[in-house]
Order: sequence, then C-alpha cells, then structure tokens
Amino acid sequence: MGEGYREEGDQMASDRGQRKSTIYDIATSTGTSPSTVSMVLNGTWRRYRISESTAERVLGAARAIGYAVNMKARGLRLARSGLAGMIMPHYRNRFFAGLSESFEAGARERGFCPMVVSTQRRPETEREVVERLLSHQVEFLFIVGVARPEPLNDLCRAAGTPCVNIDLPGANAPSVVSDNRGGAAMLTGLLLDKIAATGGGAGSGGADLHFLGGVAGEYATEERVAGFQEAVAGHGFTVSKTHIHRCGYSPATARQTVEEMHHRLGGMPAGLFVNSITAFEGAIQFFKSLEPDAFRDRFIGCFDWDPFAAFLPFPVTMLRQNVEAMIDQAFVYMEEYRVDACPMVKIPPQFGPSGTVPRHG
Amino acid sequence: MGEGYREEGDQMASDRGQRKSTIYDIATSTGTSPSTVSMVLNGTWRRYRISESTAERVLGAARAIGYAVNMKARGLRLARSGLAGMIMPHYRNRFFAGLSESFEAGARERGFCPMVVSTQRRPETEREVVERLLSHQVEFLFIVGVARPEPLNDLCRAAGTPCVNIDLPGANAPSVVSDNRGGAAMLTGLLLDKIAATGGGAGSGGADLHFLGGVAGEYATEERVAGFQEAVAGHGFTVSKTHIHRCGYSPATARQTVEEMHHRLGGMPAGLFVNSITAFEGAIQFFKSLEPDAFRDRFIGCFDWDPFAAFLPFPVTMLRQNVEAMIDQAFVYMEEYRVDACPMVKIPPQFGPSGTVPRHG
DNA sequence: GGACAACGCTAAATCCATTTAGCAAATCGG
DNA sequence: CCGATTTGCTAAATGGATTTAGCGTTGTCC
Repeated sequence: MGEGYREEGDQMASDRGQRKSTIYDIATSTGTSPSTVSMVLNGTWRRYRISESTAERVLGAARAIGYAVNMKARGLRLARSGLAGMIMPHYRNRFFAGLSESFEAGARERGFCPMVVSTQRRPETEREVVERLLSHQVEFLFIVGVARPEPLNDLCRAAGTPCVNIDLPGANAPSVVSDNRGGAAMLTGLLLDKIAATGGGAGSGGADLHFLGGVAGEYATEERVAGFQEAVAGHGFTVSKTHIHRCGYSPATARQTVEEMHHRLGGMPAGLFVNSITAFEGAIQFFKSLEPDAFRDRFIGCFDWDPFAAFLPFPVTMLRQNVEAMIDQAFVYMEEYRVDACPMVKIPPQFGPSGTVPRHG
Repeated sequence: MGEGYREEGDQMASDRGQRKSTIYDIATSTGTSPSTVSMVLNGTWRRYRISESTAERVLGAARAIGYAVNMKARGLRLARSGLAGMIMPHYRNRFFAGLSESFEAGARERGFCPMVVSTQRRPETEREVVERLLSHQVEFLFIVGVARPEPLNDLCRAAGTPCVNIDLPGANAPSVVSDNRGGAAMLTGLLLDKIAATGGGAGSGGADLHFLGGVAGEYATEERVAGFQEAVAGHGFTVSKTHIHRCGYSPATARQTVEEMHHRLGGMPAGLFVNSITAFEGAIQFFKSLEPDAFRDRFIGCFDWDPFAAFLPFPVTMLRQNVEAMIDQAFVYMEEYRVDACPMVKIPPQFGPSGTVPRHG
C-alpha cells in the first residue's frame, strides 16, 4: 500500500456527514500534506521551514472546521495518553470531594486530563476500574482509600504505570496518608484539656473519654486508636479498652453503639472521640433524641470535617485532613517514581474548617 | 511497506523492558498471527474457525503476561473510545456527589468508562474541559449545572458527540432538570400549612414566609420563585416582592441577608424557604447566634438535602432532587439522541432524606 | 479422480497523528 | 553558468487493534 493521504478523486469525503475532521481533511482543503498540517498545529512548523503563509492558511482552515486533535491517534503514536487517573471510594464527604478537586486542579496544571472514578469500596469494582484506566493508558494513577491496595499497585507495576496510594498506605507503592496517630493524639489532648478545665472527667484513674467508630485492624483506625491511647496515657490516665468502640463506619451501627453506651453510662461521657464523619452522622441521629442539657460540659471531637456538623446544638471540635498537601505530595511522589521505592509520608491534619476549595487550576 | 507483524530475526523484542505487551507479542510467543490473537481475545474466534487448542494457547499466553488491550489503538480502529464524559461544578454537596455516582454506575452498566471532571463553575474551564473530553473522543457528554450550556452543546454538535444538559437547561441539547417550580410550590405549600396549623403567619393579607438565595435571572431560581409565589397565591395570600431575597448562592451573603431580615422583622419570620444548601449553610451561621426559642413555631424549608442539616436544633424540611431519575432520563435522551431534537423533562424532587447511594453498577 | 466444500489460519488495509529522511526548486557564491 | 546551499514541503514508517478477503490443505461426494 502506501498511497499516503487522500488523492484527488474523493475530494468530497465531507459528504459522509458526521465524520470527525482530521488533519487529512485540512490537508486536502488547503492543498498541503498531513505532515505540514500536523507541524503547523503543533507549533513546530518553523523548525521545519514551513512558510508563514502556509501556516496561516492551515490554521485558518483548522479553525474554520473546528478541528480538534484526536487524542487516541496522537496518544497511540506518542505513547502518551494525556490522562491522569484516580480512584476513590465515593464523593459523599468533604475529604474525598476535596481530594478529588485538588487532584483535578493539579492534573490540569500539569497538562493532563483528570479521570476520577469512584468504586464504592468494592474490591472487585476497584480492580475492574484500575484495569480499565490502565487500558486507557492513564499515565499515572492515584489510589485513594483502598484497604488493600497492593494488588492494584501490582497491576500498575505490570503495566509500567506509576501509582501512589493516598489515605490508606500500601507496601507496593509510595503512600501519602494523614498523620492519624499524631492528629488523634492532638484531638484527644484537646478534649482532655477541656474536660479538665470543667473539673470533670476523672473517675477512678480512667478518663471519661470514649472512642467511637472505625474498623478493627484497619490501618487508619488502629493508628488513631494508638494516638488516642497515647494522649490519654500522657495525661496521666490509665487506658481502658472498654472505652474504645470500633463499631465500623456506618451511621446505623455507630448510632446503636452510642445509644448502648449512653444507656450503660446513664448519660453522655465527658468526652467522645468520633473516628469519622459517617460514624458522626450516626451518633447525632441518637443525640437528636437527647435534651440539650445532656451536652452540658460534654465535649465531642471528630476526625473529619463537615460544614454542617459545625452548627450542631453542641460543641464539636473537628479535625480537617490536609487535602491539598496530600495531593501535592502525591504528585511529588509520582514525578519521582521508581518501581523499587515505596516511601510513606504522614501529613498532619488541621483543626477547624478552613476552605476546601482547591487552588485554581 | 507491509511486512505485517514481526518476523523471525527480532523475536526477543521483550528485552526492551517496560514496553507494554501487545497482540504482536502474544502472536510471536504462541506462533500465531495478530489477527488470530485479536479474534481470540475478542471472543469472535469461533466465527472465524480458530481451533479450540489455538484459542486456549493464546488465552493462556495473554493471561501469563497480564495482557490488557490498548484502548487507544482499539478506539482508533473502531471509532469508539469506550469513554463517557460528564462535567459538573464540583462535588461538595450531596446533589452533585449523587449525580456523579449515579452517572458512574450507569456508565459502567453500559460498558463505558466514566470520566467526570469538575469545572468550579468557571466558563473558561468548562470550555477547556469539554474540548479536552471531546478530543479524547468521549462517546457522549453530560453537562451538569452550567448556566449557559449552549456554547458547549455547539462544541459537541461540531464533534458529532451527543450531549445532554442536566440541572440547568439549554436550547441546543436535550435537558433534564428538577421540577423546580412544582417542587418549590410543594415545599412552600407545606410550610404554609404548618404555619397555618400553629395559627400564625397572616399579617395584613401577606404570608410571613420569605424566600432566600439564588441568582436573579437564573433559570432554577426564577422557576422556584415562580413556584413559591404560585403556592403563596394559592393559599389566598398576596405575594410580596419584598419577601424574596435572591442574594446569590454563597454562604456569606446568605448569612448577611438573613441577618438583616431578622433585624428588620425583629425576629425570625414564621417561614423561610431556602433556595440551596449553600445559602442554607450561610443562614445557619447566623442562626447559631440565636436562642433556641427563636425557632418556636418557625418553619424552615430547603430546596436541597444534606444529612447533617437534618439534625439541626430546629426543624427543617428538605427537598431532595431525584438524582437517580435524572441520570436515568439523561441516559434515555442520550440513547435516542438526534441533533435536531432538544426536549426537556422536569423530574419531581422528593421530600426527606432517602439514600444517595446509587444503584450498584 | 476431479470438483467442491470445510477447515484453520494469515495478509493487509484501516483508523489518525507524528516525525524523520529526503526531494525538487529557488537562491547563492564564485 | 555550475555546484552548493537553502527553502519549502512531502512520502512513508510508526503505534496497536480490528476485520475482510482469501490462501493452502484435507476431506467428501458422485
């Protein structure tokens, strides 16, 4: 074969209607060759001594028909897709929504088209989506909030695609997580201070402070429990295992757990450390049934942030994970990616609301 | 040219390291041709009389090297990218988060890889992102919450890509929106009934019910104002323009507006219709400063839903837009897309929480 | 035994953009 | 006026998967 581009004879291919226009169309209509068109559109034409007048002619024709490059073809040729992938459990809280938006901004800044897909925490979906993204040749992949990211890391490695774990760490890729332990210790310390200031809290050496939510054995939960216990011990209290309720993340079980706790104690504890916004949602479902007075001198902390939770009828201290810093770090890891290096960094969370809107990108 | 696939002589191309594996690799390693491999991997091999044993051999080799099809190449050949695009303002509320997740589930069900990109309501970003998605050959595009979608619709039309507007309608593509007018009338009626039941509300023929938030001239706002007024009139009250505060969507201005209103009235009105969750966020910033008693026999409604807002220290009636139905309808429009038809459908919103988790996909 | 079908597979064109090697014409130097 | 250079552009290969047309071999049937 090798007839190159379309010759005279079928000039009017445009009557095929909705076919997308290509550089061949532009070449025919301007009486030039596809190479010329490609060079002009890529801005490399000066280097190949295409004349100013030809360049203008081509550019004009391209604009006239609203030409847009076919990234499929370009990507195939250049082995660069221009796609940046990220998977995450869902978008239904500020942490994930913020990660998503920061990622998109960062990807766009770097000239990629962001591709975020949610997987509803289903391992099978996670795997399928990663395979899909890889087959679309994403140039790197951020894996957010996956309990066991190693199989996904391996998939990426097999495809030669850099990846970074975010929120939950994994052994087979660089990981960026919140400083769960430090943050939990900080929040716990703050609650203990508040309790102490009101003169309450110490019953027979143990602090009247409970930990609610999370999954036993899960990285983030155990880190936070450790920070919690560390702070409790640091304040001179003994640590009681019975004060720690790893009841999962679902609002329903958190609600039930907090209700039972309330029943057992005959009222609210002096302090409550809630491990996530979803557990918090469950807790306040129960709180709703209590008198406002039940919260006098009671202090609640939450390792997550939501604008509405800040306006509840009792004081809540919220920890906001530093979404922007996490994403920035993830990009750094991605840029210096080597298959053999799997560092892990812990980003300190911050108190209070502060904006979740990412940098403009 | 035309040497087809790699001949003897460079069998060991695999020493090039990280190159992704192709059907040519499989063909060489199994002693077959790329065509055969392609047919086997696509499941069309029986139709072309490939023997069972060859098929097994090829399949085995593919699995062994972890072969994944290159969607770039396939897409180029088939003029089908397998990509489904959606743009939306952001993910920071349940409405958008829900749309996003429903879309992803629907796209996956239909065999597409979803590609959701947020544009922060910046028209320039919207345009850029749409161009990008089109150049990646998305097979259709959902455009969510864009004030003036027509230029984007035109871009899609030029590319021969079907698109559907969601949340805010546009003249140049099918549109799926909430029944803003009907929903607003429903919510307004409910507030008026509650007010009437407490015996309050009627001051010199006008209802003591205010409308807060939204942008003058914007489609959704004006529809909701119309529904609001319709219901007020329907209850036998005269409609007062001074009760309608289109103060935008930002929490800050909503807060200020509601504060001024409170000052002017010397207290809370009997009813308050809040036009969006962000305006609501601003309003409760102010409410926080009031005594709980200020809300006795006061009724608040919000044309949006958030799980936390439901647990505030005063009753709020929330309208939840029917995200799943909207996305379903959008897929229907997409499937029966014709460039000349631009229908619009209004999906009734619903009271109360109900889940935002989309169908499993 | 010769025509024909069935079988099992492959060659080659195609999708579109990129890029290197190189061709023909114009210009220049001497 | 001839060889050398510059100018302005094009041919053709490339990337990976798909798909139609068709090739060689074996088996069947009259």
